[in-house]
Amino acid sequence: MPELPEVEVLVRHLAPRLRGRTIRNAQVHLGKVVRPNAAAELEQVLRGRTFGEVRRRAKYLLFELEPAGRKGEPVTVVGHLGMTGRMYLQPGPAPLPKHAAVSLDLGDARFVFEDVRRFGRFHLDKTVLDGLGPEPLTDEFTPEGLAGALARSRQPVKVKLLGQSVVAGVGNIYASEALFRSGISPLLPAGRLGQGPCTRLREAIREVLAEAIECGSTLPLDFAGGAGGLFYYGLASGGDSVFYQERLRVYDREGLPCVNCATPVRRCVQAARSTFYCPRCQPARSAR
DNA sequence: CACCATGTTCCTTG
DNA sequence: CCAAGGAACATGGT
Repeated sequence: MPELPEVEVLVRHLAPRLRGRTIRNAQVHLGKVVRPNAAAELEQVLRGRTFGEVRRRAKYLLFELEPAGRKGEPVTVVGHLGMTGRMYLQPGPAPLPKHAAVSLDLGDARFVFEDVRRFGRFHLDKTVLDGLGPEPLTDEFTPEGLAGALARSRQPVKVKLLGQSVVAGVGNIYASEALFRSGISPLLPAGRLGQGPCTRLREAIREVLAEAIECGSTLPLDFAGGAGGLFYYGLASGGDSVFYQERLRVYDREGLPCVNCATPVRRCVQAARSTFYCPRCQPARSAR
């Protein structure tokens, strides 16, 4: 369920529910997700700790945990949902889901991280945050900075955006959406974007992400339920799909008319990921 | 069986 | 050292 907006909405949901609660017991069910740290070690470090702030950086969730006793330092658990991860609180007696990766006993409730595809993470290694670019919704993300980061790259601009070093948190869906809104071809070499297009692209990235967060925040969420597909095409149900269709203008619309000019939307593959774009609204020669 | 899927990391090559 | 390309990871849906 990732991409920055989904993670942001999840963090806002979890932060007030976790703050101040103590971990009575921690269990790692899928050792792979804790990576550099042994499962037993993580379980031991977490036991007895109390949740402090829960924050987001790019698509990562950061859980600050106060030490159990008076001695010891706070630690930060770095979580990532990968492609299919979910995190939520469930009533204590509820059964663990089939693909539970980590569960934390909080007394009258349980924090669960489940992940069918096991691409997600839950560990103490903060080095994964090292190469990340600026947060797109802060003032650190400037038009000039974006232009500078794209300059001298011959990689297609869409591939460059997915790299996380130019700007953090833009995933496959919103990369296509932002390029569409700014009228820039995803195939264009990044270094060929002038300051004008970079400024438009920055605005579009911020708009697309902010709208998605807004959308998610205004809907009742049920992270403990079965179908938490709030943000995803084909998974949205009932009233959700109305929001969804209005928000995504090109993603997964291959062959359907462009919402601006009715030209059929095209799909191509870049860096082994699907890209969607309108060949007319996003001309390959949009250098200026 | 084939192909597709919201993401990151590691390895190779230039 | 860096940029870029591709495979790998693992499972489920259509």
